[in-house]
Amino acid sequence: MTSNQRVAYTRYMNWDKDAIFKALSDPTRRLILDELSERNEVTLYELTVRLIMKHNLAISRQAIAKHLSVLEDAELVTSEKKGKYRVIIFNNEPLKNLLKGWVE
Amino acid sequence: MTSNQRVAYTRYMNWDKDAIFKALSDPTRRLILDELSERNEVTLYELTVRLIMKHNLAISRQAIAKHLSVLEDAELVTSEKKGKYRVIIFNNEPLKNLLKGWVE
DNA sequence: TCTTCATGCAACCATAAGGTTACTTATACT
DNA sequence: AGTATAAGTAACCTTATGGTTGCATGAAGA
Repeated sequence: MTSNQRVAYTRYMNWDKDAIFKALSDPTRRLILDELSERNEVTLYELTVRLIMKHNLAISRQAIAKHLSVLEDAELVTSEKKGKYRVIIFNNEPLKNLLKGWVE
Repeated sequence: MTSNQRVAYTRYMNWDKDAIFKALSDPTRRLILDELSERNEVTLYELTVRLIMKHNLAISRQAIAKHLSVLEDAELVTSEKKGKYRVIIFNNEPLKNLLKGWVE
């Protein structure tokens, strides 16, 4: 993607607000976004370990995978298979202008 | 409330993010916020009429009242009884800084 | 190749959420 | 006072949601 294209993408893309707000409504998913916003890429395995150990979350890998698919539907997360691993990337584009009309 | 108190309130209040994101997750509630952000005060009756007529929503007054109580839990809405009517007021304070950490 | 490790997928379960209907209460108008 | 109007309350129904368990798949290392 060129710089120009990214500008267009950023400015004119129309996101699915339903999907975005739904994705944000769950505290575990917000925690996942917090984790992702702190690093570039994280594998599902790594993320699972972090959530369970660092954040004392009692949750299974499968449950986290489900949350990720909800986040992917909202395009807040991108994922890519790298060998054995699934690498997850945070995308905050959909969050820009999300509250426009209510705030500012 | 004095001007100084409002500053403190605005800057240091810690909102219940769970309640806020939950409140925002439903499209009908977001439509209600849209309506409210366009006027200062609206009665429940008036709001019901607007949602049904102007927005072609098939919904009962009771359902709307339920949505309002969710919005009140998130403190996105304040209400006040004025005689026969319930007057509803929008409060966007909880929305400020809501996405901080993810955007900007 | 054989095993291990990270993931994918499907069925199932309990509870939360959005909605309705029906009835009560309370203010306002005649 | 009597009636109409706006709102409050509660029981109930259906579906969405977050979670689990169990098993299949596919890449890596010994």
